[in-house]
Amino acid sequence: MTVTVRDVARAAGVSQATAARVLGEYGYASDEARVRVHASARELGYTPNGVARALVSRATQTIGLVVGDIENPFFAAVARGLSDVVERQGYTVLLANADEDPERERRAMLALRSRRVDGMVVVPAPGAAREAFLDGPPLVQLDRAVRGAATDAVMVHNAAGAVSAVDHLLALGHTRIGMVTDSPQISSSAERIAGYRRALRAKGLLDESLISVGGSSQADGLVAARALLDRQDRPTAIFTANNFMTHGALLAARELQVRIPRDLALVGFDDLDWTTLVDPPLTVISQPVGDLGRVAGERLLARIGGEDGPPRRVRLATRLIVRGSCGAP
Amino acid sequence: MTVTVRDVARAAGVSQATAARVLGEYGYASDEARVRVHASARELGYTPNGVARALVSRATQTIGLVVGDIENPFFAAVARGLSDVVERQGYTVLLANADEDPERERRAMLALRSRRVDGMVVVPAPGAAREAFLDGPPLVQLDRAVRGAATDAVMVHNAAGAVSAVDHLLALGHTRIGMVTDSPQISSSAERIAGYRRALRAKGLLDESLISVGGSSQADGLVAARALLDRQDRPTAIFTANNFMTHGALLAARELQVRIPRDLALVGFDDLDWTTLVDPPLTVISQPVGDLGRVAGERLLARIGGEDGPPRRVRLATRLIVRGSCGAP
DNA sequence: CTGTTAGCGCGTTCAG
DNA sequence: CTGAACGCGCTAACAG
Repeated sequence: MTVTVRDVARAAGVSQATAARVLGEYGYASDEARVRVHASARELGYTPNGVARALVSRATQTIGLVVGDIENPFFAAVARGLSDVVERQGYTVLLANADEDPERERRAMLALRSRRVDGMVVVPAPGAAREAFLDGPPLVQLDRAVRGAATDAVMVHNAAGAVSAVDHLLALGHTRIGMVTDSPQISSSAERIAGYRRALRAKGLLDESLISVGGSSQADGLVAARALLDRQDRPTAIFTANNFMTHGALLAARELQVRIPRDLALVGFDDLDWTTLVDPPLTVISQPVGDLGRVAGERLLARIGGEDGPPRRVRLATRLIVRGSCGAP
Repeated sequence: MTVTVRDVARAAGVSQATAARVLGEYGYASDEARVRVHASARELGYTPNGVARALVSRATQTIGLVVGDIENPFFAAVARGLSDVVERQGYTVLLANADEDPERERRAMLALRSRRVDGMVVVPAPGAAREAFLDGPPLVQLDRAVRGAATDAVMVHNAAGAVSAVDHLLALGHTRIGMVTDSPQISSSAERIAGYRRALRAKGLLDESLISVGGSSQADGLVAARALLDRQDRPTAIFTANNFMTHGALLAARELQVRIPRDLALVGFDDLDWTTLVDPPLTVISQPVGDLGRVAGERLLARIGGEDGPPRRVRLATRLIVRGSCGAP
């Protein structure tokens, strides 16, 4: 049913090798042979068999992407950025969701590896074992990096971003600033927590009981935020470590009838479509999410292209966007 | 560098065929051979080569997904649903963004086809040619269907959904109801427009000038909504055909200082995370987005499994969720 | 139950 | 510039 190089070769009256040369665009071929091969290829409806090609060339022109959950807008934007960069070079991306679970992640990476992806970018799940990152095709970690996994990695300046969030709140006169975060097993979250601590300690205002740790979902964010807001001495401001926590905090505030910004100032990490749609619009630490994916793609392509040398870590800058959730801008 | 079946066979002291049989889990093998092969496989760190396997078995265990833009939450949810269903059967999904452009879509489908995906689900771009859907591996269209492309398709009851939206507005006493939609070249949009027309015509209230057509982005939604709201005789209610249009309408209303629900009632097609976060929360026609992906995956797997018969079209139900954007609920 | 022998479709020497 | 011949890693008969 599928038409092969041999088929078009026969139809064009040349050898299989010659046909392969013109179809694969390598090696010599007379102009005459060239046109005849192309003609019969079109006529027969030839589609190159990437599988066979991959088997011999040892390159699938495919790169794997392992994220927590593609429904998370953060991961979706990463996927888009990555996809844009690699598709331009003829690559396609194989997607896998790991649900922030190390075991599922391990299996996903195995599946991709056995499909012989030319490289992969993964957003490590909390608690991922570094062994998983040791061998295999070129790999770049994104957003987070597991200790001891010496691969390329692209992340944002998490600590600095957190510091700028807290400093903003400090400048506004807040002295009781809480934080809602997911697991510090996630390196980016750990760094954001570290930044939060550093900024507060510098003013002698650090209170560990104001850090509320939850899981990696919206519902977890709600629970963690509620724990912080549902107490007598609740903070007058909170910093949420990612979009789920921000969403959860908004829900908790509504539930407890805590008004933003009057009763509570809020700055969230990561910007989203709807942050300008809510009232008040949210002040956030915005991160270049698409760029994370794009840069990861570029690093990966460089490695696939043979770039050598020690693991490279690249950090992208975040930016404080002041809107209304900490008072009139 | 990579270890092959032959390598483990040698190490285990059996023939390549025997090793292949136990590793591939097919055919006979004595328990003794079995354990020895597994032992040396683990020892050498054998990873099956899916490419070679695919070449001979003519199955890549891979399915392609072509969407407009994975950053659109609608497509992301579809991807997730699809991925969940097919991964359970050992498949992985190859992702491609077509940006609602028929030409990019065509190229994406070609790329997937040449990678020999076992099947693909595609959300056809507006203006896609039916020829693109004729041959190739099993294909299911999702959300929309191109005329004359006789493939399986899974969609929602678009017209009925639109009717229930308009009826809701009608019941509230509105007589000038506008619509903001993207291109009617998209079959789901066309159906939603048809539903809108039908409901209004039944009451003798149809006014074609109240239909504002835009493109497939948020910015387009803003422009189209603005056109409708920025006129003397603006409608007292609008129905937005998808999440981008809804977002755009909200922006336009704010820009023109049109207050919801006081000055304008709004019901949008498709529910989103943030619709309960805005004030007022949005009344919407919710569609089972994850199910669209899941059902598409099931249909595809059935076809891949050899299911025969004429193209099947399945329609999923939508649901009106009344919140606050048409007045107190 | 096991080993031998063929390919799957294509890229790649190496003589002509 | 072209064709013959081999092999990528694996599955699939088919004898033993």
